[in-house]
Amino acid sequence: MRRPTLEVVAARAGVSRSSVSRVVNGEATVAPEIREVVMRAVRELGYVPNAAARNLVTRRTHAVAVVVADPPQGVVSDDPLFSTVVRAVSRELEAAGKQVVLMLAESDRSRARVEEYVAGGHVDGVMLVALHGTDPLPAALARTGLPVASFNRTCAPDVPYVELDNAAGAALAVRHLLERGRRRIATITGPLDLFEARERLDGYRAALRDTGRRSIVALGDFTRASGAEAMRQLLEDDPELDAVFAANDLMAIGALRTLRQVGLRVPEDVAVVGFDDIEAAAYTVPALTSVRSPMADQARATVRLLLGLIEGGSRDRVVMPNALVVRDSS
Amino acid sequence: MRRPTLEVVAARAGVSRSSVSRVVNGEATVAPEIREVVMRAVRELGYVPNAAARNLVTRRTHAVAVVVADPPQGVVSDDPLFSTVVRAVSRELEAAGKQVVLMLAESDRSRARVEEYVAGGHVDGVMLVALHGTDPLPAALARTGLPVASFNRTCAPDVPYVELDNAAGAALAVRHLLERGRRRIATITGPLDLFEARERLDGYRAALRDTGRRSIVALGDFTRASGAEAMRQLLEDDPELDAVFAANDLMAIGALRTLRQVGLRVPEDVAVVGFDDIEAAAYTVPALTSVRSPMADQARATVRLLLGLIEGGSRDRVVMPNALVVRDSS
DNA sequence: CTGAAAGCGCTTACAG
DNA sequence: CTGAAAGCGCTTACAG
Repeated sequence: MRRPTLEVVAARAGVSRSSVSRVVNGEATVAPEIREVVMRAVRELGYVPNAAARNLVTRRTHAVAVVVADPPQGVVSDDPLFSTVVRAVSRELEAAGKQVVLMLAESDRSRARVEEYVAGGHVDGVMLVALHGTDPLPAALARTGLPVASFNRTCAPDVPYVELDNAAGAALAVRHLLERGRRRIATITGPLDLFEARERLDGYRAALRDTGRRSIVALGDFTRASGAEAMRQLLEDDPELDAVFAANDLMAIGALRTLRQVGLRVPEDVAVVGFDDIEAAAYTVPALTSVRSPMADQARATVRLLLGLIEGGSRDRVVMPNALVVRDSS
Repeated sequence: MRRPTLEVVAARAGVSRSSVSRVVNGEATVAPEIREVVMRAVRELGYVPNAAARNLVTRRTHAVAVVVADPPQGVVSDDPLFSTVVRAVSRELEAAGKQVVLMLAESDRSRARVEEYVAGGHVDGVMLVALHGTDPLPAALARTGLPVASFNRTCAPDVPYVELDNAAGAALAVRHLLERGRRRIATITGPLDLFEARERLDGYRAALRDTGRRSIVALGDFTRASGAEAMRQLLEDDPELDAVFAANDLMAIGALRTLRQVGLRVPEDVAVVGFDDIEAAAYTVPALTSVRSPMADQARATVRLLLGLIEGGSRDRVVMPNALVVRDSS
C-alpha cells in the first residue's frame, strides 16, 4: 500500500500539484476555497509529504546530527550526564523543529560513517559531544562546510563551542576545602586527554598554588572504579591527607567507597568534593558536596549556538558559570 | 561550495552516470578499468552520494527511529537505563548499517511529530522504548505500515516486543527474602500504568501468596524521591516490617536513605532488594541486592527483532530471563 | 559490460 | 492567485 503522493492529492482536489504544495507548506497566497478543498483531500487520503523528495529540492533536512564521540572506554556514554545532555539537546532541537539523529562515534569505522553521513547531506548541522582534546573529528566535520558546534571544548580552530568554566569550578571546590580548614588536599583527575579533565586539574593546582600548598594528584578516568582505585593510591602516597577533590561525582563516589572500606570517616577524617552535581550526589553516604555544572543550560546554549550557525549567525564561544552545592561530605 | 554530483564525477571520469552509480554501489558488473577511473574521480572530487536523491528512488533510508516515549515525569529518560539502552541499541543498529534517529515523545505535540516523521518515509523501521501500557503511539505507528518493534511490552496487538520476565524477577527477590527468614516483606511499586511496574507487583504478590503472607504495598514512580517517600509511608503503615522489595534500584536507593534517616539498620532491621542492577547498586551503603535484568541483551534482542521485521521476518515475542545479584543489603 | 532515458515525489521560478 | 514545466541527484530497467 503505497502512500499517496502530491499528484494523487491534486487529482482528488481537482487542482494543480503546485497548489497542493503551497497549501501543505502553508503559503499565504492561496485562495480560501482552494485551501479548503486541498485540506480535505489531504485529510481523506492521509497524505504526508515524502521527506526525501522534499529534501532533495530544498536542500534542507530539518535534522541535526548529535555526535557523541566517546573515548574507547565509554566514559561519557556510561555517565549519568549522557542522558541529561541527550535529553536537553533533544528537547531544545525539537522545539526548534529539528530532528535529532543520534550518532555514537566510537571506533574508527563508526567515525568514518559519521563523516560520510554528514557529508551525504542527511543533516543541516552537527552538534558534537564529549571529545578528546585531540580528536580529529571536529576538524573533519568542519571541512564538510556544514555548521558544527561543540558541547565542549575542541581543538579545531573553526568549531565554536560552549564549555563550563572548569578551572573556576575546581578552584571553587578547593577554596571551599581550605575554608573548612583542610591542609592536605588531594585531587583525582579525569582522563587527561579531555579538556575538562585538564582544566579541572589546572583549577585545582592554581587554587592551591595561591596558598603555597602542594598538589597531591592521582589519575582517574571519570569512572567510579577509577575513583576508588585512585583514592587507595592517594592514601598510600599520603596517609595524612584530609581532603580530596574528585574531578567528577562518579569518581567521588568511588572514593567514598574506598574511604569507608579502610575505615576513614567522611568528612571528619577526609572531606570529599565532586564535580557535576549529578542526581546521585544527593544520595551518597554522606551526601556529596559537588560543583554544580548546569548541564541542561550548557546543552541549551550549544543548541542555540548551532541553530544560530545554521541560520548563518556568528560563531561565538560561550562559557558557562559554576556554583558549589555544599552537602555533608565536606 | 556545492558538493559534486554523480554528473560531475561521470564527466571527470569520461563515463556515463550509470557506470559511476554502479561503481559507487559496488555492483559486480563493471569493467576493472572503468572502476579504476571512476574511483579516482570520486576520490579527487571528494564525492559523496546525496542521501535524499538516493532515498527518493530506492525508498530505503537505512535509518531507524528509536522513539523514547517517556511518561510526563520523565521516569525513563532520567533513568540510568536510558543511557544503557540507547547505547546498546545504537551500537547494534550501527553494526547493521542503520542510522539511529532518536526521538523523544513526551508532549502530544512531539508525539504527533513522531507519527508524521515516520509516515514521511524518513526511516525504515521504528523501535519503541518505555511505553505506558495504554499508550496509543504503538498502534498509531503500526498503522503506517512500517516495521515496528518495542523494547518493552505494549498493548498494541500487532507490535511485537521484547520484555523481561518481570514477574519471575520479582518472585525471585521475594523468595530470597523469605529464605533469609524475613516475615513481613513490603514492596514499593513503580507507576502502575507501566506494564513492568504491574508485572513486578504481580510477581511480588504471587510469591507471597504461595506462603500465605500478606502484601504490604506502597506506590512509587520509579524515582529516588518516590522511593524515599514510599519507604516512610511503609514504616508508618507497618513499623514491624523487616524487608522491602523495590520495583527498581532508584527507588531502593531512596528507601535506603529513609531507613538511614530513621535510624534503622540495613540489613539487620530491614532487608532491601531492588530491581535492574544498575551500576550504582554496587555503590550504595550497604551495597544493594538487586534483580539483574540484562538490559543490553534486551536491547540487542529488540534490534534483532526489528531488523528481522525490516527484512520481512516473523513477529515473535521474546522474553528475557532474570537473575538475582545478592549483596549486603539483604 | 555500458549508456540513454525514464522516473522517484517534491518545490519553485515563470507566465498568465 | 494558479498552473505547466523544469529540475533537485540519484537508480534502474531496457537496449545494445
